[in-house]
Amino acid sequence: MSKYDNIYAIVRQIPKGKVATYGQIADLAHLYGKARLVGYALYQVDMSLSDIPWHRVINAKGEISHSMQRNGTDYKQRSLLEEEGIKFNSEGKINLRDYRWQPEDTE
DNA sequence: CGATTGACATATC
DNA sequence: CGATATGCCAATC
Repeated sequence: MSKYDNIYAIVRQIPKGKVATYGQIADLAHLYGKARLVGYALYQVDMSLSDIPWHRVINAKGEISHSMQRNGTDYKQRSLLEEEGIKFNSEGKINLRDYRWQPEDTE
């Protein structure tokens, strides 16, 4: 079992049509303040597995993080999210206010 | 093994 | 709001 296993588990638990931020995942994975690890973990998962809805994980700005390494795969993420029913505003950002995943549904 | 970088976040200016 | 700075940790060079 790897340290990232909990991260994978959490990401997998994100319901369809919802999104979570790296900070949120990090928090749930007991890695508060280490959001970078979440992104790093997902980065590898994407390369290795395909069972993780990595596309439902975005940054705190409600935007999709770009990366030269992905070299264009970022648009694919947006397409997947749109298929989930998530809408983007004019700036290509997501309304975290409505789409933000609430694990405990307590808010 | 030291240095650099990277899907981030939060605070400050 | 954007640019800059710092923390945090792992992988890659």
